[in-house]
Amino acid sequence: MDKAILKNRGLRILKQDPWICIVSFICSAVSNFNKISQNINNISEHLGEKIIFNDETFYTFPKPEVVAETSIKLLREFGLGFRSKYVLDLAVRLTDQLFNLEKLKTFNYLESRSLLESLYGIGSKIADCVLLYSLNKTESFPIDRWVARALRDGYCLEMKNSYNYASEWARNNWKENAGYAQQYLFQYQKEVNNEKT
DNA sequence: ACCCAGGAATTGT
DNA sequence: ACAATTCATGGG
Repeated sequence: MDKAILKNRGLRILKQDPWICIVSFICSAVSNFNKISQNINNISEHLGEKIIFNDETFYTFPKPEVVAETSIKLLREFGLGFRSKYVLDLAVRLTDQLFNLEKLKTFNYLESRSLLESLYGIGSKIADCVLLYSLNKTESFPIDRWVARALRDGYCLEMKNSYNYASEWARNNWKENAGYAQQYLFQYQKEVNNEKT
């Protein structure tokens, strides 16, 4: 952690809109950055509203109600693949008010995570991302491949398949700043990897 | 053809 | 309840 902070001191944590955030991270499953942004751009360009600002064209991200009226087939054309069914299911739930993302901000970390994980296609990692990047839960510690490697190399923490053990360890160790710790470890590990290739 | 990418659901113990 | 297996997909 010392090395990680020295390299990138000043990292901040996004405070995204929960709906955009959760769709983005559903798209992130077994994917990569370029593809994820393509997915989000495709959804916006085809379903969002056009905005012209300084002669530049932008598109808003569509509300859940709009996405709920589409189809798995269309979302697949946007490149979401097997994640399409998860996004459509979520959009319908939000539209029918069977689930309220904003309300999760009022619950504590464990309650909020448990509710997120009840959604189709949302497991521990994506739930932690949504909690950290859009629901103000700074103790959340999302563990992806890179963070797992950082924990292994820097802290001899072999998590293997035990996501819960490692994430609880991180929350106990860094408390309400575990999210910031994750940011530093992730960024550091990515840079280590880039130097190797 | 092979490998990887910001995992989750399902199926065993 | 955990742990192992299957699912799933476009890009490099």
